[in-house]
Amino acid sequence: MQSQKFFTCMERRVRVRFAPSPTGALHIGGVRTALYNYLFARQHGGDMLLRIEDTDSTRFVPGAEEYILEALDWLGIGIDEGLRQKKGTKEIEAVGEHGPYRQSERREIYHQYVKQLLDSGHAYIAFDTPEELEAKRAEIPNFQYDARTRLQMRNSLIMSAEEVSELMAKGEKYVVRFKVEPNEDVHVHDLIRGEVVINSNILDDKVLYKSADDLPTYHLANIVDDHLMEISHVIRGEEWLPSAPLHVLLYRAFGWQDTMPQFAHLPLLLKPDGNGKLSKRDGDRLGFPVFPLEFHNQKDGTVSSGYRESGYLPEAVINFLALLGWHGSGDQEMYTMDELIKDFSLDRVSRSGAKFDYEKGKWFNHQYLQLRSNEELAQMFLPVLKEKLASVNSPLLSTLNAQLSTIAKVIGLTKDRVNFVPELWEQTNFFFVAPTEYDEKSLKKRWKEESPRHMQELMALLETVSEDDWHKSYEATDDNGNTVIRWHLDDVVMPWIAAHEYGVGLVMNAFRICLVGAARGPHIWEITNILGKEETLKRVNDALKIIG
RNA sequence: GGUGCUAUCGUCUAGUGGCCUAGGACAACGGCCUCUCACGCCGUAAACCCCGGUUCGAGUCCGGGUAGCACUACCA
Repeated sequence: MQSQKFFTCMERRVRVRFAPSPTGALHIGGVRTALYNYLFARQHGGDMLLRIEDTDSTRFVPGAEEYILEALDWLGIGIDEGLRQKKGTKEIEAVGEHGPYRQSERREIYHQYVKQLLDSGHAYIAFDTPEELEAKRAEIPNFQYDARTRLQMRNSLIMSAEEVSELMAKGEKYVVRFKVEPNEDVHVHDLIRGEVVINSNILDDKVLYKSADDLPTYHLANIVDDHLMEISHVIRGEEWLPSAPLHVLLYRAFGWQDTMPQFAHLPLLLKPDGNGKLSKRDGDRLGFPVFPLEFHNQKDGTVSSGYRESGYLPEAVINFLALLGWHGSGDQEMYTMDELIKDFSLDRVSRSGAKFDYEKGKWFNHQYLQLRSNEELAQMFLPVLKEKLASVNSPLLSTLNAQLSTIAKVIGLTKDRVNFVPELWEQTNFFFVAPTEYDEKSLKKRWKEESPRHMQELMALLETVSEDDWHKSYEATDDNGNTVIRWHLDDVVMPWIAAHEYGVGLVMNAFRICLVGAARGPHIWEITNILGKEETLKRVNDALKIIG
């Protein structure tokens, strides 16, 4: 067992976390990070935590937290500890012994650790205002607040204790900065990239805490929480790799190096065209969602499209995302969540960024759509259908719920040609609404001079078929010995065509145009079967009047 | 500018020194099936960033270039 082997070498329970900021909709790259964390946790029988990192009060967006939890729930990424949706509801619950799980609710906890760092001399208080820092940066190219410059700044390193407490008593805003010791090679062992070494000279004295809003910054809160929550592995995006040495230094300053989590930095999701990180704008520009669910941003009033609303199935999104930057142990491409959990391994995560290939996502959705039952798809299609029928004032609208089995049947005939549920409309509309226009291209190619006469004769012939026989079909064997469905109408129409030497293609395509309005769609007898005798004959009649 | 990471078909990737005449999937193209459009099936085209080195042998190891990306905030 892989998990056993893992435990014997680590001797530590696997606990991972997904820790998003509630600054807007959850980006699809974030979803992948959450997924990999989840897969890793499940594979090792460990815990998946969800923590909200809301230490930047200015960037908070209402509804973002609910959005994140709903998105994970929709995708089937389960949360064991921390914040999650109460089963079957949208209500948020906090579970676990390590709470609170919102950083804004952990202020007192951080106070204690800020003090520890101050007391041990690993941090100091700085009074430089944002304006002063800006001026400094303008004045000195590549200015960095570090060992070389900190003694020229306004901080507790150069002030007396009285001076510092006086300023603080006056209510002057300050920050606490981490005191990075210069010229030390910091080693970070990354599970995906191996050993990464960075010299501490390039690190600046990062702000750990700001008195203005009485909150820590990401770096401090992250390390404290991961430690307190007993996180064993930090699996996060590659954008964090440059600050990983700082985090290592923080663990050391706290004296927590023995229980420091292992790091794994995931490659980034890149734009499909050109270069750079995938962004919200790319989705708008190229016409595909970059968010799991549609999001109405209450802060700036924007609406972003989502995978769910675009007709994606969650299992398709999961499968697609899983394979963007990771590959299985073999050539398998279709993976259920359980199979992913079994086969997942950090060893097989790529090191280079992956361009977001939307076309492949469509293909995955097509595959999973075929796996869903017609009845299920009918339920999903119903809202789309209602909207479409309402727009043409169809009398069918009122009886739609009663027609569910027919809708399912229609979907069964057409689902193999769509990638998304809403596309079903273009493939099935003629079942619900009789054509009023006839596709020009089809007419030019398939509607010949003799077609009206053929249709007249065909109508007369079909008129003789009983209502019962109209819908009859049976199994037959074709020339190659395969079992095929043969319709009663075949036995009526084919001999007639043969006797008059009209040509099967000519007659059938003209017939199809009358029923569908174009040269497309499923097998013709499947169509007549669903339309019924009366509607079929009516459509031919109407067509003759219009295109005659 | 500095630091780090990365580098195989258009895209996602397999490849851990000889199984590589570089494999799979998406997309593209062609064919088959067929009353149509699709689906499906079969097939075609398509890549080791460059230069050195190590080695009997390099896509694979090493060095140097080059390119791309990320980071460089009192944002995460």
